[in-house]
Amino acid sequence: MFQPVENNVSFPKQEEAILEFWRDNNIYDKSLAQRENGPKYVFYEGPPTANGKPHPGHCLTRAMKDLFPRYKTMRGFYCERKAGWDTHGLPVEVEVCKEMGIHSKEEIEEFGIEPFIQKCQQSVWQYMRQWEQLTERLGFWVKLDDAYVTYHQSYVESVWWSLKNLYDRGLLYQGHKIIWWWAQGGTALSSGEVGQGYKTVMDPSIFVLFPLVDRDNTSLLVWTTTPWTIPNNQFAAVNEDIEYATVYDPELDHYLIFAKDLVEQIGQKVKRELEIKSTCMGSKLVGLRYVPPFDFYYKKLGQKTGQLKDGQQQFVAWRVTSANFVTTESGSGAVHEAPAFGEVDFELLLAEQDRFEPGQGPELICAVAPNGKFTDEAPDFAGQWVKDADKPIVRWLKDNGKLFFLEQYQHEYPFCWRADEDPLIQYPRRSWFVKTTQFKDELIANNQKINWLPGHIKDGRFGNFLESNVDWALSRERYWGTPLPIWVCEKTGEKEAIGNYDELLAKPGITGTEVWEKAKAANPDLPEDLKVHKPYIDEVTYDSPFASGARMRRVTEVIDCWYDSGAMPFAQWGYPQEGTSQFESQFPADFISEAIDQTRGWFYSQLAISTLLFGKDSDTMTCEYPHPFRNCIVLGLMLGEDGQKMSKSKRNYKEPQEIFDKFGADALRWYFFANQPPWTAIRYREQAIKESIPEFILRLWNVYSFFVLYANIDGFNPASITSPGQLEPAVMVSGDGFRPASERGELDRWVLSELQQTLSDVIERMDAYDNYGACVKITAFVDGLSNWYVRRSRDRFWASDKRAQEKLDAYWTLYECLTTIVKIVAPFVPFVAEAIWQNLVGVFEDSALASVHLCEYPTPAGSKTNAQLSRQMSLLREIASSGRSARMAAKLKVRQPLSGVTVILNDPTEQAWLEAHEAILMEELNVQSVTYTADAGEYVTYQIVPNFKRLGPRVGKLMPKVKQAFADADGSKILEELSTDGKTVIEVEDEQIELDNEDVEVRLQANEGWAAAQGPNAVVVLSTELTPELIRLGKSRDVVRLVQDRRKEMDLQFTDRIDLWLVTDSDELRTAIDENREYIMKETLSVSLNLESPADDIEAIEREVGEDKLSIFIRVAN
RNA sequence: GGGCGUAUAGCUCAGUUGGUUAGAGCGCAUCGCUGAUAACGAUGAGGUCCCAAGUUCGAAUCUUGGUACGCCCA
Repeated sequence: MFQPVENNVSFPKQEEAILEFWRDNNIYDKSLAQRENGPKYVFYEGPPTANGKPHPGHCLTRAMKDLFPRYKTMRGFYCERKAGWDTHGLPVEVEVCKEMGIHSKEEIEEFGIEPFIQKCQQSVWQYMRQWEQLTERLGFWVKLDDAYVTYHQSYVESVWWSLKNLYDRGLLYQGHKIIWWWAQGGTALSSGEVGQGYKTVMDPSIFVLFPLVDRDNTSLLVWTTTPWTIPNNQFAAVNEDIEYATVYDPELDHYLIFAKDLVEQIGQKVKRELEIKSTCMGSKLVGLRYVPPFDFYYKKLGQKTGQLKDGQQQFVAWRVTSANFVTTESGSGAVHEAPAFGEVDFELLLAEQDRFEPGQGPELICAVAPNGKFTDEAPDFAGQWVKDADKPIVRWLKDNGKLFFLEQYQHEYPFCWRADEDPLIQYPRRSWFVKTTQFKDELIANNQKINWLPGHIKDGRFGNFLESNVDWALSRERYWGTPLPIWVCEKTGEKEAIGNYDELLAKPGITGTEVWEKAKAANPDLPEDLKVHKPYIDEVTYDSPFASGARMRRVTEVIDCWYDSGAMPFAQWGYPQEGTSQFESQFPADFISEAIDQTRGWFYSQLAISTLLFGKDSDTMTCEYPHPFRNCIVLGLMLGEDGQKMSKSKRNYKEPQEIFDKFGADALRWYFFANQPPWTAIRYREQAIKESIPEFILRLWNVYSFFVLYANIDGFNPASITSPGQLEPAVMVSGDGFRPASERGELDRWVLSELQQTLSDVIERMDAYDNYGACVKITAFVDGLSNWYVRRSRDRFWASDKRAQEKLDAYWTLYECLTTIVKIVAPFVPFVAEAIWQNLVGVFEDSALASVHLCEYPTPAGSKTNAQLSRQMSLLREIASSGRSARMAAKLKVRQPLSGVTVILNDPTEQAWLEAHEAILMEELNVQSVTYTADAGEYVTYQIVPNFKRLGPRVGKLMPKVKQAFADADGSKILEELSTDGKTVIEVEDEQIELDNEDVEVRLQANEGWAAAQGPNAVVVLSTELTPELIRLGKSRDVVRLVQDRRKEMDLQFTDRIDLWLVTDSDELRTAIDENREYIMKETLSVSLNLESPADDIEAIEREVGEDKLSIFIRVAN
């Protein structure tokens, strides 16, 4: 006996119970343990940050991260899944600041770094419980209690080890970086923060004269929108490929050089004719020297030269250079360059420096202090806030005849997101870099070996990003992060990197560790891990090996938290201090998956660190490509209900918990997996999630509950199977009443064939990481199982002989289908699969596997697939469908029997098979006969159409004419020839084209005047003539339906036998009933049928059959 | 401004290497079933495949240009 299936199953409730079962029985651990000797399948968890609530987007990534490991585990692989948490970084600091109502670094330092760090460490876990709950509730199997945490000492030390490695190999260096700087607050802003603060403002746009040194009375006309940067001018940039003009300005009596395309436009601005004297390409201007408007630096360095790498001497600055970012869309086609205050300008400086011998090129000049005010290096403006200096600088230019033209222009400019009156400026800061550019080719080569899904990521977004690789700006002037493990000699400035805490403690003359010890003593709850963080680690100093008496002090910076997460492949194990064997066996990963925003985040940081550390030149281990991951599914962005970005304030999405409570995790998972390829943007719509229940989960469930219902009635019990284990088809042989599929009926063989085909399709799709394709196959199978197999098999389940072999066949077939399909869907919808499995194997007690997730994925048995049968059945279903269509068109309801249908097949190959199965069609279409005819000119017109795919390449340009010739030809005649000779010839433009059967496709067109319908392969014609007998038979079916209705109203058991009275005044109806008494009694389980009113007092109900009234009396028979 | 992606039915989305009748689900309409019933089934209506040009015998599919939207970066 199976557990009866409740009528109203609550999937969410059922899921909760299953979670409990998994927990109590350690199913996840067992699923791992039994695969321990299997081949490894390595999965990396990209660590989320638990300092914010999880949202629906995280459900998608977590569902995806669960699917493939579960699948691979069932396929026999050993797949450990270690959870992880990303804990460092600015977002955490910002969260804590918000809580405390502070904002600037000054305020943090006032509050104290020590308590601040402690708050950060606590804040990280604020939402951890919610994250863990979501993870578990979604059915994401991952080892939460063994998670790696980026602030843990062992993790930090792993990161240090890698940084020391890079430093010792000369791959970690200090340089400048231009960042968006909030001068008033003294801090850099992250790009996200900058993006929040854009406002539309008016700024001056000025055209300035840069007099050329070697050309008399001639100036380059240079454009800028930030006058305050002009005192820091170092270059002027033109585009080599733009044409420039030398024009004469009569008013100034002076020659100007700027882009030729802009001559008219600029002439209009100054309202005078500028006459072009000569033109040249920008490349001819490169190298010309000019005199900058201000001489703060020029007076010292204007004549300084340096040695180029090619041996020549060149002036270090105030030259025309070329830059391809210069355009003629605005300005003059010549741009003022102040490398200190613009990222592209700075890159231009780096490019210039690179042309010179080391130390010979231009230095960065910067006359602005971090507070945003001019320094004494620009004495005219010293102490002025740069933005306030715009006006006096423009006035000075004007007074000194350097200003050609001034206008205001409107543009977007970033302001501080917290102090929205404060404009940000681009500003150079000292920063630490990882020399990734040195490994650009290796990065690209490594990327080529990674299997990206979708494929365009490889050479698209990710590949492009690698092509334009710049050195990784690693350091952050912040507090809560992995401290950069570099100590500097206070006297000489010599540096060294430290690889772990013990190495530090072993240094001579070590002091400062007591600061941590005191803090710990005062507050024993402090996690030990904090001792490797600021401020404690900063207190630790030691004797300098570079100068006697000097001390080594740590640099103040922490590192980019992306480096933390990118170091995860080794740092999760604490490698190399510990976990060597784990690391080596779990590197590289077979599979990772995150959303597309990780392209420049975790995908890159992992690839970069891994390539630098484990690439060809490394002195640690080396590893064949691809690493650190082989397959990566890049998920699309998740959108809210309205198709917009999800936003808390707009409330355009439902909390995941609400979805779990209403519809369950399976519904959400199936929606993610089955509705679209995972890399498209996914709309998170409650309605769509809800729909996955009737579309798939409930449909599967209904088949299962149908099975249980009847199996219990008939006492079907598979318990006779010896050693059921995981119930592979092979063990079912021992079951009571089991006979091999080959001996069963066609329908059984058909559904088992479809099952095997589905299985091998799903395996093929899943091995290609195509979950969507797999789900399409699964859905189609479950639909066929429910709407064809079960429906067509009902008779057998209802048959009264419980031991009839055909009935047992049906049970064994459906049992095999169900036990197999739940294994197939287990990785997708683990809960409902488990629920079904447990009941289906419940009869075995302990001799079957307790959980479907401990089973192996079924192995496809090719011998059971039968392509021919599959084709035949599909043709049969098509004919049934066309027949119904014809009935609809003729307005003849299915309950009304008809005398027959005539079927005309395009291709008669399967006719014999179909004839053997006419009973099915008779029942489906409620007709008394099915006839096939080949000679059906009466009903249909034969159309022949060329097989374009085949003929196209052969006849080429003649194709349209061939098509026409086909249309003009007599279809039936050509078919005749083809069927007798196997070939025919048509003539097109004097060419004889020989055709064989393959070159021609036949289409049947139903003729007008018949109740007919056509499908791709057949036409079905109804005989619509109704005899009185047929009409009466139709009425008897109406009667059956009314009786069944009444039975249900009376809440009868569906095995209850009844006595039935049917009373009517209509002779016609009475005759109909009397004629079909046996049929009515059989269908309604009546032991007696009377046409007179009962003697006993039995409640009657009045119904109508057509026009006639009918009274129905029912009594349960004993 | 640059890179990448997307655009197909009222809605959400599929559409394999170019092949002439472009599919599914939901919704809608009509009908059916009423012993699988928070159901279910059938049938149908609904499409200038974003626009334009090109390549081709043939384009939703390839190329170019444009438009709109999204993401990333400036």
